[in-house]
Amino acid sequence: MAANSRFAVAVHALALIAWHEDARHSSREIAGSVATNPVVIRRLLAQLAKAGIVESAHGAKGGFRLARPARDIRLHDVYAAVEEGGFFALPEKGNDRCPVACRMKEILNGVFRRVESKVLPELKRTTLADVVGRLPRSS
Amino acid sequence: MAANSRFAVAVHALALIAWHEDARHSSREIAGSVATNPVVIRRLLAQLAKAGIVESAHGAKGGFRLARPARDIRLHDVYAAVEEGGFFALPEKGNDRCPVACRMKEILNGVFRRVESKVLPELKRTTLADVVGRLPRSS
DNA sequence: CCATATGTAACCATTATAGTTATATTTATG
DNA sequence: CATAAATATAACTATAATGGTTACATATGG
Repeated sequence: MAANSRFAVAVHALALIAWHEDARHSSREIAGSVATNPVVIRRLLAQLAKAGIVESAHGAKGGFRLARPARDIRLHDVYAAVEEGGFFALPEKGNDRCPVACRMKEILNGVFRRVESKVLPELKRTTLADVVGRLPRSS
Repeated sequence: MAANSRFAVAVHALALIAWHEDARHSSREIAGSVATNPVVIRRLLAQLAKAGIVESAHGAKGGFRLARPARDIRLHDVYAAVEEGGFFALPEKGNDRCPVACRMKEILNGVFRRVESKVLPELKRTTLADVVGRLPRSS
């Protein structure tokens, strides 16, 4: 699969779980929809569980379900849970003896902060319920 | 260096060029400031040249300079020139026989489009001149 | 002619991610 | 209690993107 589809896969998995909010869903079932391996799903959902977005249960009839209503799960929560850094990479080295390089890190940080300040509200405004609302009825 | 610092390095290189807008700048000089290899700079600036942002000259006294004033180079132009895709990865496969998977691509596309519609104006508003304006005077 | 550039191909190293296999553990149920 | 079904997780491989390096063809000013 393409690199860095973690956020997309996480939303897909959560949408599938929320689609039948009552039942538990196994990693095998979710992997079947996403077309990947169950371990990949478990790894991803482990991060979402750590963030309090889903709950898991061992054993027969186990699986995953939402830890709270879909209406209360913002895409921003999901993004923060599965993607480490921001939208841009900063980690420039730079030559400390160059007056331009010395300031670039700070300048770029400012640019990136301003961009993210536009992105985050949009991801906070959209919830998992909004996503599920665009799916066909679940039966 | 960190993965995907292309945009940051491109802005750094352009700022250095714009700092002394009159002279040409060699990939060796720019690489010295960014702390990387000249070939990496030439590869990146080749993309910016293709986008009409810089011009290059072969031979002695050759090197790079801006193709137009820094005021007219928007960070969005730079981003578009050096970063292929958008901010998120989409390319999910998905099981075609799952009604959720079938809709996810379209739904995620909508989410991503809305997020980008917030980001792009910010990157269009900021120019290379704004970046250079935060550097110390060039002599 | 020669020093100094870019343009680019070719290759290696590194890193991140996905995919896979295997195993320990947990749990519902007959 | 035995069994089937599930998560948790470690360990490994595969793949892809990126950066770094070397090498060489080409162009140009002096």
